[in-house]
Amino acid sequence: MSTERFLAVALPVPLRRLFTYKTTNPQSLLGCRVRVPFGRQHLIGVVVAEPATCDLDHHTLKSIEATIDQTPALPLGDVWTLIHKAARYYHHSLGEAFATALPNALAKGEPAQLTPEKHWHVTAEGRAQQPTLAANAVRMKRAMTLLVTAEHGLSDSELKAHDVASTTLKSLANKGWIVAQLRTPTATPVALGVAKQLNAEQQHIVDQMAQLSTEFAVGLIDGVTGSGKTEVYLHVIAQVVQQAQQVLLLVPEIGLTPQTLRRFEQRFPGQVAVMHSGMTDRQRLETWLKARDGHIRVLIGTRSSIFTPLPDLALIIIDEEHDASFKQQDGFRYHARDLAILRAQLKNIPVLLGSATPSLESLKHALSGRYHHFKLSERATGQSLPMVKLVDCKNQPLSEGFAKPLLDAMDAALKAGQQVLVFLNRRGYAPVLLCHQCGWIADCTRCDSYMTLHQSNQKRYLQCHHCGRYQNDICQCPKCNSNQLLDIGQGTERIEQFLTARYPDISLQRIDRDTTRRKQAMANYVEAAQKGETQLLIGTQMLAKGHHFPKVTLVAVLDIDGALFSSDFRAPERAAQLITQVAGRAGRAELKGQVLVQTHYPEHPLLQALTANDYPLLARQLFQERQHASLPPQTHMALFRAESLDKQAATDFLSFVRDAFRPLQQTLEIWGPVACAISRKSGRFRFQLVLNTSSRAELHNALSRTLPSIESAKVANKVRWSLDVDPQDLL
DNA sequence: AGCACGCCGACT
DNA sequence: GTCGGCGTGCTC
Repeated sequence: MSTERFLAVALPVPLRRLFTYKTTNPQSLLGCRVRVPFGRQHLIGVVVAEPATCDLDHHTLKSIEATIDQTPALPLGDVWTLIHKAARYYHHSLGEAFATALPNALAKGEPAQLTPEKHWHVTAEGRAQQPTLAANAVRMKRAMTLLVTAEHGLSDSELKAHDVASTTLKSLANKGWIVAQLRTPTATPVALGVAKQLNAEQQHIVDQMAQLSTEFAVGLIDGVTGSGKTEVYLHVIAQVVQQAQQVLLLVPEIGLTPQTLRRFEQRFPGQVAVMHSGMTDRQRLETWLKARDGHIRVLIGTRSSIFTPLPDLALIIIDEEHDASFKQQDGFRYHARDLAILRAQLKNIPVLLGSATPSLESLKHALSGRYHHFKLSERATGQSLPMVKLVDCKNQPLSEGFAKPLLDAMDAALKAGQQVLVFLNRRGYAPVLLCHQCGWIADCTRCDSYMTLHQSNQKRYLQCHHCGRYQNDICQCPKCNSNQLLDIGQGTERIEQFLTARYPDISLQRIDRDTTRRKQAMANYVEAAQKGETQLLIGTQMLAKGHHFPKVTLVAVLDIDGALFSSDFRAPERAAQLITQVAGRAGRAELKGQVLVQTHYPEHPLLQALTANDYPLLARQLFQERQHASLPPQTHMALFRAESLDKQAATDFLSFVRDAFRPLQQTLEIWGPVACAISRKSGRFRFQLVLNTSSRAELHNALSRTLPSIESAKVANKVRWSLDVDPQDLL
């Protein structure tokens, strides 16, 4: 008779507790996935503890239905600990943390083993018969050449990478010229491509990182745009790859251009893998397993890749570390950069952060000496940074949002055959449609916002940019039946129309979410621009990230004033980062660039600082302001959000939360509840409550002590609520 | 988060 | 007479 044991299982439910099940399996199941009955459903969870006793009634405990793993799918190493610590830090359900951290396929219960792959070899017959292939059998000829030259044969995926179709392989196999055997993928041998020469500043970083290679340390590369950060990464990674160890490189969501990826693949042939949102569950799982089993050395991925197990991990790099996409904005709200630092600590390895516009959070530690502060002050091409100039449009006549000096500069640049980039962070045609007769405004019935007018390619329609609600264009005011409707303000579509009319002979492309819906669209536009086929680019912030436009000499920033007076205290920081980043797009090759920023407030200190072209100085100013105002990174925040169809329910819940924290008011500032900037979205009223404190420990104590009562409160069931530790967006 | 139970309104 | 609306409560 086998003895019963207890298992503490983390389940993918938003409940901040574990569930205990019975099993008669004598083996340790710690770290293994199990299928369990849960209420009326069946869930897959992870065994996180094997308690010796259980204070619940043993007879009411249910038994597990099945064990999915014989050994832990996720090794009980640094990532295992990371997930536990992260769930605790963000005060989130451990089971949901696991569900977010693991590849979808594993969360669903797929086996955690690499599937053997077909590995093809040329037979003796194939070798002999190869020359007899007809001249027009191009595909077969190419496949045979590849296979004959490959010493150890080639796998399905390798052949696919060379564009050999599986049908071609099948016909060759039918002839008996090639045979396949099943083989589990293995590690590729260490190989390094040719390296570029570094300048002194770059070399210094590489040398320093070499010295830090066996201990926990954080380095921040504070390097102007175009200063060759990527080349530094390649050298630092090479040091690790040479030792046959692994590197994790985190990049922003749309940050990895095909050119950059090619550079990595050429430098580390066969040792690089990428993880991004465009992959299928299957592809993701395969890559994850190859990383876990040590078959790849360089993993490049977005936010969630921070949870990929890498047994020989020796370095983590976060590119564009200030980028907002590193913070997950729903569910398990972790910050990949912060978790990278935690993971490096657990593994006792260095982390390298890089950005032209570091976050104030990272800068704080660099200035205090906790991080190694590296600077790259020269552009790799030796070329000077573009000048940032302000165009005062106060009291100036504007043509579709453009002041005359701005248009003059554009005329000149375009006439000289140079490229121009116009930046406006507002898509659509016009943000407001109103009735000239009675003042009625087209607003969204479900949100607290206006409908945006769109009118690209003959279609005119209204759309809410918050909930996506679509409405056919109207030509009469629904209130007074007047047909005098005015479209107020400019969006990218309107700018496009205006500039097309103004420069009929100039090739022009608008780049925003609406023109890049199709796959590859962005890549095509970028390529056309880089070839010089497009002379004038109009776009939203998606244009600001990562892409190089060497022939752009003029960047026009149309509307920055909104960011100067936003209610989110981080808006100025983001605006400064954005302008610095767009500015970096200009004049990267032989031509010097300039950036013109149009504003009604040219005397604003932030804009003045931007013209000095000194982001570090600007960041220090912003940092001091935050210190005086007792805001992050000086302080630490947690944010409760509540959403409900019933306004009262949302405020009631947050009032309950406020009261729960009241006894701790000595150490904790409590702000709210207040309505969010968009106070109603998709029909739901939205409110928030902020906790702000100088002591991170106090904040976590307060949350740990208070959350159980909040979670079990009756008012909590009536609303959709969430907790965001270290929130990025306050409204 | 699911998923069921439960009690009130407009339909074949 | 039922189908179905979403309020309430529970999940080892």
